[in-house]
Amino acid sequence: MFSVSTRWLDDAEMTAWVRLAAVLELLPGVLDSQLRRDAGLTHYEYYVMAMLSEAPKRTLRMTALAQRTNATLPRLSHVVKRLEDRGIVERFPCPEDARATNARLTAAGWKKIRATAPGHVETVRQHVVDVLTPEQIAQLADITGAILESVDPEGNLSAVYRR
Amino acid sequence: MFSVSTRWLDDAEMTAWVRLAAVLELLPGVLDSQLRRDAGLTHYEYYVMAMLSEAPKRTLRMTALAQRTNATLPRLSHVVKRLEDRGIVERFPCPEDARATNARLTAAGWKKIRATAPGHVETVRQHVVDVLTPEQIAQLADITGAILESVDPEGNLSAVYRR
DNA sequence: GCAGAATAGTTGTAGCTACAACCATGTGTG
DNA sequence: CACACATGGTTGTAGCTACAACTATTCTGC
Repeated sequence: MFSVSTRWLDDAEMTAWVRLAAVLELLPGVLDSQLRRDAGLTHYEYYVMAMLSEAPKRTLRMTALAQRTNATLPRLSHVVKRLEDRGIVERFPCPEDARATNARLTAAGWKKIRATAPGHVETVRQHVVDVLTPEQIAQLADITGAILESVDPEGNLSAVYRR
Repeated sequence: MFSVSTRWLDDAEMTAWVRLAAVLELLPGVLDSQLRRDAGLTHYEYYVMAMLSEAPKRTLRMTALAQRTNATLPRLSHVVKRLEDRGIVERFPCPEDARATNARLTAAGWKKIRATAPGHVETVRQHVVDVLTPEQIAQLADITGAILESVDPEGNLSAVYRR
């Protein structure tokens, strides 16, 4: 905090950081627009659906879902309520723990994400995967892995990205 | 859109993408918290100040500032109004074009960003730069450069990241 | 077996962003 | 030189997220 001298970034570091910051700023918007336009979904809503679709019985407890999607519980609660109103997910009390609520992808929700996924993957290809060489794909996995270790030390999202 | 078969991601591609998505999700929050806690600033507000501080006379037209910070004009207008209320920037009509408005960093704003920058750089070091090797820094610059070419084809942000 | 703490969720509210509507100035064309 | 159109910016509003407050179960120690 009160360090005498700041270790400023050198040219190479600055270039990498500024570009990463630009990606951080632009890429989410691109993904969001595509999903909103083609499916009427937020990127976050899509992620909620994706996490549910991969879970056993397409069901997860709210807490687990919040962790996997890196959201606070209030945020998830609001989002799930809206998805419920649209018939995409349904909520029911957890049999094992009366405090808990389960969220389950409905048949309509499952159908919707199956219809939406190809376009989303195509967008990811177009802007990320297909503009990189196989070596760069591997490098990117290592680099983001290192960043995640420092940004997510408790491994809250590790269930998602550790493969 | 109606492609017969989707080109799904293979394992290596999926790993890289999922991790990048996690970084996209987590890193902005980390940067935002540090700035909010230590300086009472949004990451976006910080970026507005940073762009102004690097401009000649610490002054930019609203449109130029919006482009450099990748914001819509309405968003910038609201943010600048709040920064103006806090004495961090000031607005005045552009002499050359009566339609335009200039935003200038005040002395207090300049002082504030100089005080804030070291902590911000330290955070960037801690979570990005210092967890990577010099080779990885170079790789990251290339990778993000390639992504930006596809995500920002008109080069709206290129004034910022092209170095 | 019961008081206190921890856990799981929901609801209310304030603040920020996107979108649309709007006003004012500048530019081009006949 | 007048009209249409483009450009630069502000304001209003709806929707989403963060934070705080609250309720309802479950666990823990004595």
